[in-house]
Amino acid sequence: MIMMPVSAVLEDESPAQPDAPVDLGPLSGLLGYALRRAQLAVFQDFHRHFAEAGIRPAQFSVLVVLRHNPGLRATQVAAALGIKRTNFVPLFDGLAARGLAERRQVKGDRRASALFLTPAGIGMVARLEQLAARHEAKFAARLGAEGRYQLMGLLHRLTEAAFDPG
Amino acid sequence: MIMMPVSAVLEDESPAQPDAPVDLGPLSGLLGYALRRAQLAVFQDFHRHFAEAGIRPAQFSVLVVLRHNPGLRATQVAAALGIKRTNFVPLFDGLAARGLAERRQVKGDRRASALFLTPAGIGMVARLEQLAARHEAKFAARLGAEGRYQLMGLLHRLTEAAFDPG
DNA sequence: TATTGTTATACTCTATAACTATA
DNA sequence: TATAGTTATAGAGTATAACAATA
Repeated sequence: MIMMPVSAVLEDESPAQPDAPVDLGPLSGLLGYALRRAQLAVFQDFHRHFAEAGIRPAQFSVLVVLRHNPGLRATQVAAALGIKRTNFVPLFDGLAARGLAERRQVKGDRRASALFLTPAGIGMVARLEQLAARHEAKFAARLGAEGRYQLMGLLHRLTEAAFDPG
Repeated sequence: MIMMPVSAVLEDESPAQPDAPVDLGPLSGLLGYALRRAQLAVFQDFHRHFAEAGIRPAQFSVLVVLRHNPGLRATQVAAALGIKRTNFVPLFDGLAARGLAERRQVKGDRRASALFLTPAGIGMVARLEQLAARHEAKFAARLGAEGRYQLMGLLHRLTEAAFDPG
C-alpha cells in the first residue's frame, strides 16, 4: 500500500508532493556528484577548523608546499598544485601582504623570483598542520583506518586517470 | 648515498632544485586534498563530454532533478542539491532562457511557482543521460565494478558526516 | 623565440543582506 | 510573523588574452 502526504494545492500536472523526498535520479549513481558532495562536506569542516586562522584551502596548500620546498618559483608551485600561474599571483600576494611569505631575487635569472616563507609563515604552518591533523582525524575516525586507506587509493586512481584522457 | 640534480643558479638559501619533484608534505595524506584533485579530474572529464551540449554540472543536476520530480518548487530543488535559493535563481533563469525549463503558476499559493522541463528540456536530459553514462563508464572501467562500489560507499559516509559536526 | 611573471578581464560558484508579495 | 521568490552585491575560484622583462 502506497501512502503519500496529501496536498490540496496542485492539480492537473501531477506534480511532486511538497513534502515528498526528492528523487535525484541518475545523479545518485554518478561518481562526480558523490565526489562533489563529499568534497564540500570535508571542505566545510576544513573551514570550521581554519576560520580562526583566516586560512582557506588554497592558501594552506601554498604555505605547506613552500614549507617543504623553500625557494620554489611561482610556476613550480602553481603547477604542483594545479593552479594557473596567472591565478597564483593574487593568491601569493595575499600571503605576502600578511607577512607569511615573500619573494626573493634569484641570482642568475632576473625574470624569476624564489618564494620563501617568513618566520611568521613557518610558525603559521606549524599551527596549521596541527589543525589539519585534528581535522583529518575526525574523518579517519568515521571511515576507520582501513576505509581511509582504501579511499585514498581509489581517489589517486581517479586523479591519475585525469592526465590520460581515454 | 644521496644524489641530487646540479644547479648553478641558486646559492646560499639552499633552495629547491629547479627540476626536483615538489614535495607536497602533509598535503598528500589529506583526504580533503585527494578529494579536491579527484573531483577536479572527474569534472574535467565531465566538461569534455558535456561541452558540446553547453551544459555544466550544476545545470545538469537541476535538469535531472526536474526530469524526475516535475513540479518541484525552487526551494525544494535548491535544498536537494545543496544550492542556496538565492543562487538558484540565475541558474534556473539560464535554463529557462534556453527553452529547457519553465515556471508555472501554482493554484492556491501565488507566491510560489512549480518548475517543469519543456519538451526540449526532456529531450536534452535524455541526451545528457547518455553522455553521463559514457562519462561514468570511463571511470568505472578504471576502478573496476568493485572499486567503484567501494568508493561510492566511502564517499557517502563522508557526506553524511557533514551534517553531524563532531 | 621561449619563458617568468604579471595585468586585465570575465564567468561561475558561493555567501549575506534586504526587499516584494504573498500566506 | 513567516515563507517563496527575488535583487543586489561581494568574495573566491577559474579561464583566456596579452604584455614587459629577460633568457
